[in-house]
Amino acid sequence: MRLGPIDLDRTLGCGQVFRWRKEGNVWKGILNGKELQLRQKRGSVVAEGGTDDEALERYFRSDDDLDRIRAEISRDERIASMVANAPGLRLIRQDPWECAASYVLATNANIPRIQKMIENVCRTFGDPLPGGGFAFPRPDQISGGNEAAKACGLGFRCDRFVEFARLVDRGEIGLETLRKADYEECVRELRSCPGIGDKVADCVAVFSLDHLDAFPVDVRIKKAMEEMYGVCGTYRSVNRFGREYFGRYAGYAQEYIYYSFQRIKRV
DNA sequence: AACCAGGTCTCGA
DNA sequence: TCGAGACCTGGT
Repeated sequence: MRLGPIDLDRTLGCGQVFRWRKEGNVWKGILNGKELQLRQKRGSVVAEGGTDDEALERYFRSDDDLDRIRAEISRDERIASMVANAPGLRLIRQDPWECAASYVLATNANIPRIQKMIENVCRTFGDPLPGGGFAFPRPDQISGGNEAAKACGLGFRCDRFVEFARLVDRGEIGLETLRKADYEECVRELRSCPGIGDKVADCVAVFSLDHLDAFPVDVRIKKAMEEMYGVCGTYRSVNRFGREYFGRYAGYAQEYIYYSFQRIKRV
């Protein structure tokens, strides 16, 4: 199995996925409904658990030529230094449904709270797993659970979350088919779903549907883009600049910027 | 104790 | 198409 180059701490801890936890030097998570433990082994990863190598390679996008991508998005010294300072940071290929549902919950909340909401949802609706964890629930497990969802602390996201699950359950949106669509069509379709606007659509596109040219703009990226390039304004204007400036791997650029700004305190 | 968080929705101009 | 407000809740 070839998973390198990869840095587990950066890749799993940068905020693109919400369910992985680090205990000691072991990352614990769930992949394809199976509990899994990952350890950093130099530039690569050692896995324990019932998941096949093929699934791991797919999940960690081992088909991406990271060196090439890092070189290609290093359009100026500023982004180049961010790339240089975060070796092994990779995008992850998430499950589209889990990704979309998670980011519907991620609106206007901080990461610790997002993680809590998602765990509540998994405990409430998901299948219990042998190791004591819970799988991320399928749409049909959520679609009838309005009352149960209200006990998950989702706030105003609750109705959107359940409505979105129903939409997917009824087959009115085919997430997987959007993988083959172009970026514009992909985000247009996603945006027609309850709880999914510009930002979430871009996240789902880049984190789960292989649209690496998507460029999600959240408040942190918005600040970063203004500081780095003097770009501000509407979502569409910042998004368009990022896509044009960084090109086909704009999504990777976005993640390196997001990661680089995570610990910076504004003075 | 305020302020803010990987935004979306609605409405009016 | 754009800007302004409202919006649950809990971290920091």
